[in-house]
Amino acid sequence: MSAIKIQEIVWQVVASIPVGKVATYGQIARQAGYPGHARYVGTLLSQLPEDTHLPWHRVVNARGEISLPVKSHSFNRQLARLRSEGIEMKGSRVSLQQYGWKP
DNA sequence: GTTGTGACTACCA
DNA sequence: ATGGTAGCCACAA
Repeated sequence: MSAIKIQEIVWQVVASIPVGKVATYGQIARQAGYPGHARYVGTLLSQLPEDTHLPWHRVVNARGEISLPVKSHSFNRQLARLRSEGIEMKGSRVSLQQYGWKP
């Protein structure tokens, strides 16, 4: 039996990303045990409340970019948080070296 | 049951 | 590098 839902596992994996590191949607899905569900990870993050404590800002797409409209409020907030955590950015893109995240 | 949507990804020109 | 396309799959109507 599996009372646990995908959504809860995804939340747990996102929460496990250490400060100063980032993970991709695909990595999150894979780590959660649901490869191929990258889109759903994005969907879940889009539905998080504003006051969540989940480090959703540490999730970027496979190119290392922030997957949000550049002009949006969320985009600016994610960029600011990544910088404040010491992530090196090239515009809206994360330097590829900070991908080494392992659970 | 079918259809449309999306904070994705890999592949190809 | 850049842009388009096809595959992907949970979810809501």
